[in-house]
Amino acid sequence: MTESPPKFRREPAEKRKETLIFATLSLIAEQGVQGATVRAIAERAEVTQGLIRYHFSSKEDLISAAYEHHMNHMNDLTVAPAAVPDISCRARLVAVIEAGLMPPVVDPRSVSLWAGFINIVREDARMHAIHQQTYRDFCDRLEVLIGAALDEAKIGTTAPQLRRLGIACNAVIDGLWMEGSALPGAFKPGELPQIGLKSIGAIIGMDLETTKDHS
Amino acid sequence: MTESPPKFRREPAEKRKETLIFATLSLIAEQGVQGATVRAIAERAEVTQGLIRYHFSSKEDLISAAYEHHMNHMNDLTVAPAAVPDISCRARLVAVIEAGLMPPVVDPRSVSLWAGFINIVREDARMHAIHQQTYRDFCDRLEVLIGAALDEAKIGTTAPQLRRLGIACNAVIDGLWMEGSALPGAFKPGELPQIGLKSIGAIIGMDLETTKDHS
DNA sequence: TCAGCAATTATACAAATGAATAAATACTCA
DNA sequence: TGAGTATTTATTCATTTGTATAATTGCTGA
Repeated sequence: MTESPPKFRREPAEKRKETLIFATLSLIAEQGVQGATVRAIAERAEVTQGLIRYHFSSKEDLISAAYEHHMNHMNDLTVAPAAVPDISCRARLVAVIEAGLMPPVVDPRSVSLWAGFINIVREDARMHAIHQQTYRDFCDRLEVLIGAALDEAKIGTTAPQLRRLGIACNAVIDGLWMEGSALPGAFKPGELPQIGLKSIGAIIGMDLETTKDHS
Repeated sequence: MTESPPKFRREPAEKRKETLIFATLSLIAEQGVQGATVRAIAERAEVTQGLIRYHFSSKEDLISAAYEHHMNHMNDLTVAPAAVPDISCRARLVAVIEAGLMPPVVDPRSVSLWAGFINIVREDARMHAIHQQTYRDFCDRLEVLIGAALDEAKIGTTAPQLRRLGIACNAVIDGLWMEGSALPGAFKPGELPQIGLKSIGAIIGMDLETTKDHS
């Protein structure tokens, strides 16, 4: 009696869900939402399509979960650099700007994912809430960082001024991120962070390029 | 004999094509590419779906034509403001920045259209070419405008510097455009152009806000 | 005015898609 | 070790979608 190999493996629900989410994200990144059909997702996750319905109540549910996962991931990537202890506020600001303008945040896949989700976001209330929240969070965090860095350098600002600075700096990061991700190869490595630091430095009136030694 | 009213109107090919293109663009703007099915397009254009195939060899052909139309339109909207005769280079630069940060360029529909097309652009060679060309054109034009404005103000720059300024200013415009379009209502009217002028002014080291009288 | 043609409608079709249900099978624990 | 169950596969179904073709019909020019 030759015992035949198992025809499939059982995985814990969380792991399977994650696999399906990764498959979804990679497909949207590569081919847009159009390419993310239940069959294509199942194939990439190396399962059969029925399994999707078992773990997610609908395709929309899976897409929504994938979106949330992606947003949290992006959030982590931009928050982490500022979480280093014992550095100046200026250094924190520099770290966040640099992180947002380098891989893996800058990546052709990122723009595709962003674009792919945008149109779904508007129609799904839950995704819309995630979207707005994530954006607000990043904007606020940037504003606080700028305020702290300016304060540290004894540069005074008013609240409305600070708000405008936050919006402008966020725009620089977003814009450069978009250019860099949509046109890979158009920029030399390190060029994007350099331009970002110089520009944002000019906007907030503070040199961000010189590496300073702190005692 | 009561003569029944005509069941449809015959239109010249160019007019019908334009109608179909407008229907396509409005659908993509509202619902994303997913919503732009041949049936939905036909319904919005108030024709039957067969007509689409008569005027365009395929749906892809229609989408491509719609994309080209849209890009040309956006191009016109941003070029026009600079085409005013007898004004300074600085004024031209200001005009382009302001136009790019106000309706109708800033518009919730714009982002949806942009996002909707991005994923198609990558797969279609013709659309990819249109995309890259349009982007390059805008970037170059901005660089030339900045160079001329700086030159006019007797501020010297090197070519690589100018390139970086062009990239940075383009990023500011793109980023603010995205924020303003994606979050309508988050900004007061005129706030976006104001922030844009102040920021770009700071980046290139030249005041763009003060209204100057030229003799 | 009416013949001929281009523009439009009407209908049909095959492929793909999301969803639903039934059947099979791997793992667990008593 | 074996019965029970959660997980996975297999199969089916109703819709939607792009495309194709045949059947009308509005318009123009002789």
